[in-house]
Amino acid sequence: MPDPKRQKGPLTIYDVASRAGVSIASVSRVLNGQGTPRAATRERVMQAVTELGFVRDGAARALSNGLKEVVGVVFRRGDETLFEDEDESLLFIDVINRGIDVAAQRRGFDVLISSIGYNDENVTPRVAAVAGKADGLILHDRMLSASGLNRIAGTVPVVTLAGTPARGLMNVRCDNEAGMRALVHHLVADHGYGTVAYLSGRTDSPDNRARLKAFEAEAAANGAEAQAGPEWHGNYSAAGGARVINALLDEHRDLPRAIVCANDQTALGVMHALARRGIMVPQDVAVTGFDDVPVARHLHPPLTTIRQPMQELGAMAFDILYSKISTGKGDPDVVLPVQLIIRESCGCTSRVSRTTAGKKDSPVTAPASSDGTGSRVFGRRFARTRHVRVDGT
Amino acid sequence: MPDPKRQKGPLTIYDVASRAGVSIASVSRVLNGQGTPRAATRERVMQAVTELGFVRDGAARALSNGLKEVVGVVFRRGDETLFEDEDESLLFIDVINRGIDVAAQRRGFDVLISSIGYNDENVTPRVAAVAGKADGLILHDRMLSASGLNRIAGTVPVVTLAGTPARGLMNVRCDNEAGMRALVHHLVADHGYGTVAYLSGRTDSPDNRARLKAFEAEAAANGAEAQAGPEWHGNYSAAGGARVINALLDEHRDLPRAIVCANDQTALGVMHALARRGIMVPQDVAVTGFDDVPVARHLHPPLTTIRQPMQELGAMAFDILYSKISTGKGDPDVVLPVQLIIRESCGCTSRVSRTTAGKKDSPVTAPASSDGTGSRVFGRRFARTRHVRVDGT
DNA sequence: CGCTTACCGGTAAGCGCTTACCAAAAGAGC
DNA sequence: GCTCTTTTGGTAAGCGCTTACCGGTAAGCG
Repeated sequence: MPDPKRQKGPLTIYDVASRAGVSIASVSRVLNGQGTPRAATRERVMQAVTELGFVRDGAARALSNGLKEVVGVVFRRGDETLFEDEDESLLFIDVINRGIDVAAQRRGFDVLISSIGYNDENVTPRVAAVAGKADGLILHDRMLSASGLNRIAGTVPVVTLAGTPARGLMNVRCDNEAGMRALVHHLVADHGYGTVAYLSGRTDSPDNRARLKAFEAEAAANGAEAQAGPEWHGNYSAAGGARVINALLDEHRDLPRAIVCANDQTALGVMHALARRGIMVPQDVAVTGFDDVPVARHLHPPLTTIRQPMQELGAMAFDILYSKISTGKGDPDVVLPVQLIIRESCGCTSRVSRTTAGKKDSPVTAPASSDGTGSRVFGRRFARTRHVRVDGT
Repeated sequence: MPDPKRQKGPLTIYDVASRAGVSIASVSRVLNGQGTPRAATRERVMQAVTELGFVRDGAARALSNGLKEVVGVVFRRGDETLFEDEDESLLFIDVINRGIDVAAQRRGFDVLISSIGYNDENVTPRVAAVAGKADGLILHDRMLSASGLNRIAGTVPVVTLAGTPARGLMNVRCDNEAGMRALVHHLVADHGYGTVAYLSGRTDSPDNRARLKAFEAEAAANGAEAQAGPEWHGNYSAAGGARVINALLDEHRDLPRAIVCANDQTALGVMHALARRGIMVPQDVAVTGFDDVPVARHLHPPLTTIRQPMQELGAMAFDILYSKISTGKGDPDVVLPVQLIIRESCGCTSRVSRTTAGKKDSPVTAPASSDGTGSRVFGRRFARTRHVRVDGT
């Protein structure tokens, strides 16, 4: 309970010191655990702190210590239709951010979030403003041009997510290639589907390019016909997926036997559009996703997809950033393994017991791709081989 | 591109000044738009800034200005099983945070996020740490005891979300009462269901209590049998909803004609559990949600629910906080109106055209409850009367 | 060319905290 | 009671930036 008769201005350690009858040096020592203050001194300081409701000013601490204990995270918002249903895409980013946050907590850091609209022009100043308030930066997706990136990276350490490794920066990504290969292999080799299409994400996204490349390579390797022309260009959103399907059907085009979507959001829109037209999944067309967002398992049919360790991605990004901040060294290129999650939308039958909540979802580890770049693969906990696990729901 | 031959330490305005051949005062004037620097001066300063890749230190600015341009947001994470599928609940909070972020951007503020685990003990110090790094705080849910809240509120302005208004604090919430009334009225009066149950959220949540109370009142007012005993206690999660249904069915209990869930997550789990047991929604049992999370429309059947203007909730929270920070005055109790979204899970038939993406979802404005507390209702944009709107997907 | 009006440079104080320093005081041990 | 060891108080500098002040210099004008 704050003392009613306290002065007007904000509290400082001087107020605490005089209240406790000690010097500011002692207050600081107690608060920072430096030196070995006597128990009695500590007591009096702590009591004064609680009585006054004192909170140290972070800016002053940061200035004095040269450490803000803040990491900045910058990403792009869906689009500029601010308050419309902007449903899409936010799941993915938020899960990663949650991972960053959890890892940051462990080090006493907090996370400074800043989103930027897709049509926003002055990106660099905005990122710079965040950089000035943080000890390091984590950048989602492609936020900046290479030159803008370099400018910022000269100021604070920067980790990019799902980008391409660049000199002077650090990057964390998931093993898109291995995941896509495992997925296509399952569809073509296991199910025997002869035609597969890739419904793309935004075409300028590095993730999308990597997935497309692996898709085509694996389809070719297994002798399946691969479709991925401009008519299959989505944008990572459910609306984009639905639009592609509706356009194809409106033109009375034959659909391929399986549609590999660039992400789960897209698959969601695709399945919705197909259902409206009375096309059965997976009987008529199989559909797969990529990401394994939480709702993927709740769709009908439950979505076969690639699970990316999104929380771990965020946590790893923070950890290497922290390492860079505190020691000056940080791993410049980390690749995390992904997992094939077989549910029902690919054509597999459910292993769900009908009477009790129980076994479901078959995770299959995608073998890490050796891409010859010397990237390291972390996270053995994701390296489980084909077995059944208990589902949380 | 950073100059290679720059000194070791971080750049300061002194470096910029000497590079541009002007004084630090001029640099500061240019950077802050104070005074009226000559065009030539501005040019040279800006050029030096970009050449050097200079970024002003936020901590020093904050210390000098007494303004950090940061708002803190604190909330609780699902639970401490950090890297397990923590699916649930994160949607809701993240949408609100997005609203905060968007509103903050408009004022040049950034958002400092800090989550706290449910089993975390020392909450107050954690919140205090965030408070020290921010100009104001937005607290989700019930984060602190009244005394802890007061202690923090003595330091920085605080806005609580969906809590109960308290003196000295500001609060923003949605009109739970009106929403629940509209929902129950629709089920009982429009559909004629004689038995309805309320599958609760966490029982200590103010939102949950408000919804329960309105549920019982409206059911009674319309002569329906209301069930809401301990066997109907959920916890806002899909798993919780499924657990309740499974337990009831395992005991061979008759289900009510309609199940009103405390939130969409719960409804999701309920529908999933019912589907497993072969119970048809809405033919056998109607199910409704609360929140209108993005995926609600993609469920089968699409979920009838109450839309809370979650982004606006966040934006409003920021706006009153900003007002308090900058002017010292802020509205202490804001109530936002909600909207009944009729889809199919209540038993209504879809108005969806089968051949084109198009009209869907009937929003019906819930009349704002006059609760006699003098609270004001904002947001006329939600006050649309019954009509059909185009769905985004 | 002399005058008024910009604008600018240099300087200094101060934001709240940390930390080093040293002298002074309090405790411990005999 | 007298050393010998902690622990403390007072002081000061400094983190990087903003801003006020004011004498000086450059531009604008008649």
